[in-house]
Amino acid sequence: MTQSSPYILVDGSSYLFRAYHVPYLQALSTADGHPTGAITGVLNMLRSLNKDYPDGKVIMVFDAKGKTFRNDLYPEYKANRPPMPDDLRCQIAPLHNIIRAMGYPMLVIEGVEADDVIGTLAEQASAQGLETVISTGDKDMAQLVTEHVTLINTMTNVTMDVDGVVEKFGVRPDQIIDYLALMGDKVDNIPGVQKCGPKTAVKWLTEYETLDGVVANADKIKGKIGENLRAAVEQLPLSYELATIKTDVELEKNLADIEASEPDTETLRSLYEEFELKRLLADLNAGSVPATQEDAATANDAEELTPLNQDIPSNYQIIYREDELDEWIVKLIKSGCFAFDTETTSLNYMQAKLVGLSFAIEPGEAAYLPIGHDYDDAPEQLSLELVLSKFKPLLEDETLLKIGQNLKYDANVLNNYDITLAGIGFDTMLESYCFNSVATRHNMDALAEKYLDYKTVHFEDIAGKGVKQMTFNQIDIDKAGHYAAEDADITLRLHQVLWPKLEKSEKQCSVFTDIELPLLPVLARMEQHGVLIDADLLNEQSQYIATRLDEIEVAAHNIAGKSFNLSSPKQLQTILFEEQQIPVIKKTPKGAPSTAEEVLQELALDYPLPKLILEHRGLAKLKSTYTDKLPLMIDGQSGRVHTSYHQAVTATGRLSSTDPNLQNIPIRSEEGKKIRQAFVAPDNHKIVAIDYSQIELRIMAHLSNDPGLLNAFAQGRDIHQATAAEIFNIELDDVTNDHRRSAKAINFGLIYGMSAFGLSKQLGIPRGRAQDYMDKYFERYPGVLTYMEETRQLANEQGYVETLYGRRLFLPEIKSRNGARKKAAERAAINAPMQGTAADIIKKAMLAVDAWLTVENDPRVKMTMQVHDELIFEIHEDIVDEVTKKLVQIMNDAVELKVPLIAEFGIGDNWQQAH
DNA sequence: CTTAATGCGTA
DNA sequence: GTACGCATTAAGG
Repeated sequence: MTQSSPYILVDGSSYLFRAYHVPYLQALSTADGHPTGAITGVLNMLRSLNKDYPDGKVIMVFDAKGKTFRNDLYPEYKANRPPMPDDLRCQIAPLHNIIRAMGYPMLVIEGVEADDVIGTLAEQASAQGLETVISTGDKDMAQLVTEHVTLINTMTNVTMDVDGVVEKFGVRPDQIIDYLALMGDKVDNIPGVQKCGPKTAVKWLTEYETLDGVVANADKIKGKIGENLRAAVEQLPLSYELATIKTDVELEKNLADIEASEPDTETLRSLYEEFELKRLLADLNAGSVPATQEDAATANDAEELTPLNQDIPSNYQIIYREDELDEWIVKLIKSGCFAFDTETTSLNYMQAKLVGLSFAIEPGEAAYLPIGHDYDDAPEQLSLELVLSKFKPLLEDETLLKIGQNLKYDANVLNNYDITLAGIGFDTMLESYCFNSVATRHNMDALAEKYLDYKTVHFEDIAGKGVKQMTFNQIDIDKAGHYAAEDADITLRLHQVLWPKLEKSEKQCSVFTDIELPLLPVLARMEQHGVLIDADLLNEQSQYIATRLDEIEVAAHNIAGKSFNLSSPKQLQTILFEEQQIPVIKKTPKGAPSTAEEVLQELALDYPLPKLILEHRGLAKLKSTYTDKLPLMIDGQSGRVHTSYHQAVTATGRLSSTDPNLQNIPIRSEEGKKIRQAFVAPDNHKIVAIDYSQIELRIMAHLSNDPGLLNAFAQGRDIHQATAAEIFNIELDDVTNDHRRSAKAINFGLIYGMSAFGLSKQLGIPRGRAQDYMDKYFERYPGVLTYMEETRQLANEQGYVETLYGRRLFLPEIKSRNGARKKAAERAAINAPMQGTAADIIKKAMLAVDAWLTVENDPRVKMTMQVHDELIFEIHEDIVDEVTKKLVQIMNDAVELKVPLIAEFGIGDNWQQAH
């Protein structure tokens, strides 16, 4: 945020042309046929700009009719341009009228172009040291960028400062005119050097700085292109002049005298009515709501989006007849790429029955194909068999791209009908996640609100909620049809907004294209295959725990002298701290005496009751979460447990797992291990678990480039032992278990962005000692310290950090004035590149493993689970050794780091043994 | 019936 | 001190 409000100079003409060419805006017109797409586009852009810069002083600038000084310089200027189409021309006057009625100052100066007026105003602002933002879709304006002048393309929300210009064009803003002159411009008919494109222009300017420099050295340039340059020398000054935006246009008013006026709501209302601008009319009637500071803050994270998709008529069709279906199938095939969605009876993909399909090929052009609505007097629908037989080829066609929202679900459902979804082209959930993993939840309703400013029909709106909620097959087809068609429609529109955003960043795009999207079918296969659970073993364990819990309860009640609920912290407080008069060690944030684990641990040394409570808590949790629950989650059909892996949940890029969560199965306690024993291999198979050893520390070594750390890993040392030797300044062989434990705590702590305070607590040592350890660590591994400081700084500067592969994690709290929150965000900034890179790596490994499995096509090997740094397989015992060896190799070679990547394996009859 | 707070399982 | 999901209780409607 700049201190005084910036001037926002809007290149209205460039937006007008761009909006006119946006396909889905071209459909817009009033009922009597007056086109309004370009008007809508420009006004939407303006609305978004206002939201981004609530304090900005907006000045609208348009080209005037007729010739300009450039035509005097060069009669051929823009001679190749076709005349303005009538359906655009007729939108100009209404747009001007609306903008005037809105109260914006508007400049239309004859004899010069909008660019020149903007250049002049920007120059005036800069002279006064005022900030200026130029809103334009025209890249030529890059020549105006300075320390005080930035560009924003409000249609794509890309901003550009001096560094941005260098990044985008490869030359500085002050070289842009030279750059444009060299290249010339076909559309504007500006001559340049034949065959000189951006690459050549940048090359020359990098070497010779300016156009004059290039011309002076023209003799040195070899080949045909050198000849072309020499042939153009005469012309180049003219090209330069034509490409130069004026900054000294004579204006009637000075910048300071240009002021906005009050909106003329009556005129606006009549104009909005005349041109049927319903959304603006609604805004007007609601009283315009100023954008909040919070909105502005998120907008500045360079991730807020421009809703251009509003006010689009939607034409939703419900397909009942075979000829209608055939027509749609032709349309879908011709489209080459369509949005699609399934409607089913359940969120559980194993149990879900298909109720209908929906598609969209253009925004607003969508259809719903009902097949399984079975309420009383439901209209007759096409049969499932007919529909699937016609759709199977389309859905399995690699070359026919599908756009979906969470396509993994649809793929899983279709799999139940023997359809293997292929041509998974885009998934809007993953697009949103790769673009910004923390901005919203990535469900369709949230995305539509955020990115399209559109409120969708929610499932609850048509199905009801709570126990009375209907399943989709019970819902009235008309209602269901609108909902379903909208789903496909909105998915398509979201894709049209999100994809261009994602494409702006090559790295983010690559995370989507090379990691997340290909991982989708891999996860789908793992989910479908499921894991085998020994229910009898778990039930047995449940019984045992139940008995033990009863014993504990009786004992606890005896000590307390009364009956109470052991799992109620509140009742426990009363018993422990009031009735038993046990001293209060720690209080909860709200001031109540804490009964947290660590408190009870300490009290357990002196009192019997806390010890019982601890055991009770542990066992009760184990029983309810795992031993009772897991057997209930076995699918009746497959006899296995099918989790859901969520690909768009975590901020860092990890997967998460639910229903059940297979990523938090106990491992440490004895009782916990029993649960892993229940994850068994099928007959004649083994469970193989392969996990990455110290992956996050290895990544820290890679990212920090610290020689000591790199060396320790290169030599295959026990990293905690090596660290201990360094910190305590002793020989490797003299490292005791205690030393190693301390070093391990430091190593882990560093990954979490820990402070000396945290370390002291972890190790139970004084703060000063902890600080000494850390100082010593950083002294021995200075690269790590530098890396941490740089990461922190980077996070502060750009508001996000990146993984090795370009996954981006935004940290909105990094700008918080609340010290604690800011600190927490900084710790997250330290952790995210390491945790996130580890997530990227195992995802890449899963892709490599899956690729190999696909080639082998051997049903005796299945990848069944992922637990962050570990992959679990079921492998037939005949081939288990060789396959495991191969899998370890694939995981080791999944990526190349500056340190070796080591995967370790275990083989057993169950998951516990395999560890 | 939903939500927040607490506690605890994993990497 | 990072990142999650789930069970439970208690409070709000």
